[in-house]
Amino acid sequence: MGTATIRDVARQAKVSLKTVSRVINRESSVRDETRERVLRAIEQLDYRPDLSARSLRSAKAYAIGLVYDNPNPYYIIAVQQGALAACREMGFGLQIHPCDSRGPKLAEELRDLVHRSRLAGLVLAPPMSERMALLRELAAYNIPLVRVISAAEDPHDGFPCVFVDDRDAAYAITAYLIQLGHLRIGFLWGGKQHRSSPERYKGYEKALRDYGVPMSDELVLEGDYSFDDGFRGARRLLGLAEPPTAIFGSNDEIAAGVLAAARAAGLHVPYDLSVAGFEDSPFSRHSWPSLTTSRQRTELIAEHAARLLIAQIHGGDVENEGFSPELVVRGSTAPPRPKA
Amino acid sequence: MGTATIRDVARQAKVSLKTVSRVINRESSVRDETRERVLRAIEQLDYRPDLSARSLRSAKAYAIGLVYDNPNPYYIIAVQQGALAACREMGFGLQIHPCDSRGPKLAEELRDLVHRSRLAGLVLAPPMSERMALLRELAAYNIPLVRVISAAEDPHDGFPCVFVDDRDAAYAITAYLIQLGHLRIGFLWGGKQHRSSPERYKGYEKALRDYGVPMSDELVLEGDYSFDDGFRGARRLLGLAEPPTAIFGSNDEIAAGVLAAARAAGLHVPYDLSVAGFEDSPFSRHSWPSLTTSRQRTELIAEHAARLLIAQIHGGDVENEGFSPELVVRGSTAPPRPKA
DNA sequence: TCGCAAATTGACAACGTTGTCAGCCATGAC
DNA sequence: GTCATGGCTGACAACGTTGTCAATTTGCGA
Repeated sequence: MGTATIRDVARQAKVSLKTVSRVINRESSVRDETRERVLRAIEQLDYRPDLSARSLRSAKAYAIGLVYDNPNPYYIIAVQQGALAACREMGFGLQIHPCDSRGPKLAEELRDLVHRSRLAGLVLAPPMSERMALLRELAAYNIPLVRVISAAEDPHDGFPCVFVDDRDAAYAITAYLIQLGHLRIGFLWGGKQHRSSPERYKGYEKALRDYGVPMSDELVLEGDYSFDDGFRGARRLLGLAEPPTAIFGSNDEIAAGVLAAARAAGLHVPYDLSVAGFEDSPFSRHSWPSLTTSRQRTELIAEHAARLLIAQIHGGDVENEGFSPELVVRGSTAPPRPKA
Repeated sequence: MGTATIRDVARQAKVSLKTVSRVINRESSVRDETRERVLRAIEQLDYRPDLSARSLRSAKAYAIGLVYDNPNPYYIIAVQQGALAACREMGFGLQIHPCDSRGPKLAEELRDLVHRSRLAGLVLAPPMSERMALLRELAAYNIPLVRVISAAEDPHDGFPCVFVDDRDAAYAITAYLIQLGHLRIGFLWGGKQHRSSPERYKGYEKALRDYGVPMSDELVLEGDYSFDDGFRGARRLLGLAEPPTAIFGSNDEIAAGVLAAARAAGLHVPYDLSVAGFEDSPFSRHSWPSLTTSRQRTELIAEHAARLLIAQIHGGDVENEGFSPELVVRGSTAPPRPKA
């Protein structure tokens, strides 16, 4: 039993190829009775249209690409799930494309991908989504794209996007720590190549300013979105003459490193030190104590991005949209221990 | 600049379409000088063959599918990376397909996927890879497949596979705990729908028997590959009249739950309780203390599976291959505290 | 009943590639 | 000089689908 083609369906339903095509593509102007017959034939033969032939002929594409370079499995899986949900709903395929965001020929690489695999467009995850030069190159190639980016507001830069207000979320976490009574709050940066890093820092900074908490350069350390940098950073902060009573790590992995460093230093979290993360990864629930963090609806965001891309391809009007993360309070934060 | 087709290349190189095709496909019987000319034209026009047209015409496929239903992001990402590495090397595409392993129409779903997207075959991750009924259905549809499975030895059941010796690895972990001096070792099962679970249990059991350590039913609890079941299971074990001095969780997530339960019970790991996991996920490095576990080269295994599948499609002889995990000793295990 | 527009249907070409097969040319043996 | 050989090349059809456009049918008012 070779797989059935549109030809077999046409023969069985006693109509022309084109009519079957019309039924499949839900074009109007097919008589109900004819449509019924064709649908029955499709059912009987278990026919499915061939995507290759379809996109070859129609010059439309039935798949989109998901481009990322992010070492965080939780994030990636969530993005994939979200994008897939949108794709399945719209009858699209999804082609994943992990890549090196610092590769010199990234634009060409992506163009080849789109061309060879006949992709209708790309969803770009950070940090690719924030490289204006790359975006311009892709636009020059006429590749439709939607970005997932970190921004306090709609960037209005002409490239459609779904944006996440990292700044606001970081503000909320910092404000929460201040309200608990913390006055010396350490901040550990994420990777500089991610726009979310400065955004999160700005939120931290603004909260301190708004609440009149003195800033201190020694409490802010640069680093990467990694456990190791969290560990190292925390060790340095805890070694200060006047160490912080709370540390805000720019993501959960950093915060995990902070937890480890605190334990290594014999400190009891949250009583000797409060720790906050960012992301609400499963780790933040499974660590001990579980982490106060900021929940990003990554899956929803990615789904929305994919939906936006498909709408754009279909020629619809595309409205950027913002998502605000939400504070999640767990066991790793508490009021500071009163000074002896 | 519309993307170049084989036609443009032919014109530029002043040869026929077919000759260009020959050059692209590395067929012999093209004069060196002609080949040069064609290659130059390809270079100049930046031509890339269109995969849709190619697979449409040649009835060969240039992509494979990766089928999984596994809630563990670390595992999935590793599998994806491995499969992608093989695909890129061989000029194949990869289509990911997360699905519900208990879905009633899974075989039909996968057949449609293969058919619609013209996939050359499927790599099946656990637990799909262990459902004989599913395998037989797919075979009846003539879908080439390679499985990643848990087995102590080549299953010789006619379905090609890459197998991982979970039993042996669990034996190694248990033996290590026994050598440290533990005589009461708790065991927390993973999900029954995964064949790796009984395999790991068998390794545990065999080690106890070989070393003459008495078995005890109360030390063995069923559950799922989850943090919560690890937490609950550990709480029950620690509440026994004679609690275990070590607990072996069937994966790192379970072990993470055990760590949390131990901490909640005021126990100090590893001095009051040794904990071992399985998988060497990043969590096992980042927890405190870091976990003794078993390293599976998931990425390599998946890469090998994809390579095997592609070789099979090309008609090559296919040899199953086994991978042995490796014991990784970290801070969560120590000799038991001497009885007071 | 006829005429005409609208609704419905079908014939055919085309998308970009590769398989088939035939043709050309140089070579070397007779 | 003829003929077979083998290396190289090209013309053409075909893969399964949809776009174009023309043909046919239907519905309906006159």
